[in-house]
Amino acid sequence: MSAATTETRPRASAMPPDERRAAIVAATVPLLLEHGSAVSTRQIAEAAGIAEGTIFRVFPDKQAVIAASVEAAFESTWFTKKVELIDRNQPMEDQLVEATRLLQRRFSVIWHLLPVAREAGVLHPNPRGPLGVPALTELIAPYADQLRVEPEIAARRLRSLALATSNPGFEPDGPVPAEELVSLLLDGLRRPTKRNAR
Amino acid sequence: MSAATTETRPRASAMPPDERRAAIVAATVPLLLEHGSAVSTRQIAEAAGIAEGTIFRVFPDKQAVIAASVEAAFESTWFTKKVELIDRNQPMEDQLVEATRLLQRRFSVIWHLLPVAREAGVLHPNPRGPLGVPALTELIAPYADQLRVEPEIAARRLRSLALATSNPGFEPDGPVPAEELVSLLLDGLRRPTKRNAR
Amino acid sequence: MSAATTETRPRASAMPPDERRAAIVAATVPLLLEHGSAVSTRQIAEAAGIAEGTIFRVFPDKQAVIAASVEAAFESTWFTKKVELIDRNQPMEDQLVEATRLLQRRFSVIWHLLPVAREAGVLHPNPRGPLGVPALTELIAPYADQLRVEPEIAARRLRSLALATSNPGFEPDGPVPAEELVSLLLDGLRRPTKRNAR
Amino acid sequence: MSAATTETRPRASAMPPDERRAAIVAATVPLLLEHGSAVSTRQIAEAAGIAEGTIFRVFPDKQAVIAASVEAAFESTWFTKKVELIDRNQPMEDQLVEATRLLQRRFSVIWHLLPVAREAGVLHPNPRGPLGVPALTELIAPYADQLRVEPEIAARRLRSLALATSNPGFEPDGPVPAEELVSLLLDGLRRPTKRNAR
DNA sequence: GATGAATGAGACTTCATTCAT
DNA sequence: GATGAATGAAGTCTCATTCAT
Repeated sequence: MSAATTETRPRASAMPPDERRAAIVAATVPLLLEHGSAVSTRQIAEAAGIAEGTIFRVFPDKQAVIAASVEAAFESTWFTKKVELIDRNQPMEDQLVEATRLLQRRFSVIWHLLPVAREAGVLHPNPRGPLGVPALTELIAPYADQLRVEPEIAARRLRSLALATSNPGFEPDGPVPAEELVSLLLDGLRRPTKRNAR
Repeated sequence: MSAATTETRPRASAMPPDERRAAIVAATVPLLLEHGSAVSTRQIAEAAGIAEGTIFRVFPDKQAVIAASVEAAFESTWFTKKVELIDRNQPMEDQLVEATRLLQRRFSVIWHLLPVAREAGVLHPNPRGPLGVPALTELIAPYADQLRVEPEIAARRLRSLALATSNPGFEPDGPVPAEELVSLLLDGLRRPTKRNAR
Repeated sequence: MSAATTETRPRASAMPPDERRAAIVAATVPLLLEHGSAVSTRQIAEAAGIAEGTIFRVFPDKQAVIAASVEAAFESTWFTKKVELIDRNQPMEDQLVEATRLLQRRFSVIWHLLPVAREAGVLHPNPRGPLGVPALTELIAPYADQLRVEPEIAARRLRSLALATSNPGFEPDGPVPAEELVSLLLDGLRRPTKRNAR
Repeated sequence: MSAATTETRPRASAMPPDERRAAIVAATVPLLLEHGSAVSTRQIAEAAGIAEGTIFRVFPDKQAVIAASVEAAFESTWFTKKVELIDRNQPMEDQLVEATRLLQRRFSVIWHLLPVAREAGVLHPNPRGPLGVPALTELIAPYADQLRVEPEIAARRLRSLALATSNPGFEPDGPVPAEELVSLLLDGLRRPTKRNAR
């Protein structure tokens, strides 16, 4: 905190620009979660173990660092891979529950970055079906005939439910159980009557 | 545009502190929507048509201005009143659709303020049922026997659905129609089969 | 501390300007001792139980308030009166000891105000013999033939000794006993030898 | 004169933090003498020929700058060295006169800084014998048997005399001659009588 | 005559960015 | 290529002073 400390950092080894960029992004993402877009470049430099000036050799300005970091955090590669690993031999419900849990984990990160993304002007690199909708759609597709909407719509609704219920500000009792969300998604909250008993 | 211009502002009429506070809050809310908690006090003063120093006569610091503004924006009075005006002679579905539209309108504002609220430490003084949940619960209560969960839970799920689908970042095609959300809430997305036909 | 408190002060009764000035000065002196010339007019107004604006009805600006307060604090009336009350039937040494104690009490106040006086430009309204020198001179005068310097010089030396040894910053063990100072003043620190035994 | 002028300053040469700190301190001391602790950081920066921001790279805040400057000004190295150079073959009186002159020179600076030190919380890290008392004690020690008090006490009394009589506010006729102070210190102001003639 | 809300200059401090080493 | 000292604009907040009530 004190500006008076002056320990000399061991000179960081030279790095190709792409690697350096990646290292900076990796250090920035957690800081964005903690401080929003108000991170200072000094904090970033410290977290990355480099000098402030080094940031500007590979990024034109701070906004570019944030944009790259947000984009990296939004990258759905991780989520896509995880969804692909879900055992397709289970009943649809169970597959969806697993997917929902993955969504919830993911959204606890994304939640903080959405406004940051907005400020940094990173709005939706791929506007259609971002953030894992394709992977979910593919998971749901085999059961399309059991649903009364397109699989992609179902995927988006599930994602929305997971998103909304992952916000700690709105669900202070902790995240809503995934099973409950899937049940709501598929069957709603209406009590089955004789006329529509299952 | 130049910071060197020094036109003297016409002296603002004196105001009791409470009114002044309210005026500042009124000017601040839209700025929060646009800039998040990064609004500068200069912007606030300009928007309120007063001198920067005047802000600090009625608020101890900027954080207090933001906190008051967020709290004002979260105030559910407006929403509560509107919900009470919903015609209770309609079928439950129609009442819920109207309520959902109100929620969606409301959330397009709240959406941007949630992270701001977090930074300002205004996290939900009454964690149970904030932001209109009581009004919704009361609307749903008469139909409790038609639902398989408590009315309050149903209210919270509806609110979550409305919240998630009100985020322009996630639904680039525009808001999801309220009818669709109510249908999802009550009956889910599963296609009715012979066994559970209605 | 918070600027948000808004209790209305009972309107202070009207006062002739001279009285008002005196009241403000009385409230200011202790604040000067605590904060130096960095007192704020708000502090002064609060201490005097009046509004800030009222200060400027009887003083042209803050510096004038400080100047008047310093001058009031330097006023040696109190000291002069006390010195006049010293019993002249005692031996000179004892009279000087009493006067020294008065000086020491006085200087613990003056010490803080000297630099304030400088900043406020109140340098020595009566440059010759300020701060009690006349009273001391008069006390010493009857014994002029016992001294090898003019009574006024002796008075000034005594005052200097009292001043220097009243500074808590320099004498952390507490003030030097008045007897010791008088002994130093009269006889010095040299050990009497046979040749100059008394 | 106008605050709107924005001439770019030639970039100051880079400096290791310790040197920069020293440079800032060197520029600050005279400003403290002139303005007390009310110096502004802008004045300091201008006097040091650097940007205001540069100050805060090496000091956490303004108070730290003042504390360091006061401490530097109180450093008795200079005085100690000068005292050591006094020719010990002279009579004690002459040695003391030389030392007194050094003290007087020194105190014309210290006098203004004492209250500043107080505000900055730099009150004498080593309360016993600060500010040259050790050097004076050593000077006096060889003549201990000629004095009726410990050498350290004599040293402190001499320092006090020099301090008090160095204050321009109290001695408007200029500093009291060092010879006079030494004479007072050793022999007092009492006229020698037959009984105690020398 | 007194009030206290309003002012706006200016204080201290932080920060993104530049650039000599 | 990396460093980190230096910059100066901009931010938050304080303050002496003015003035309508």
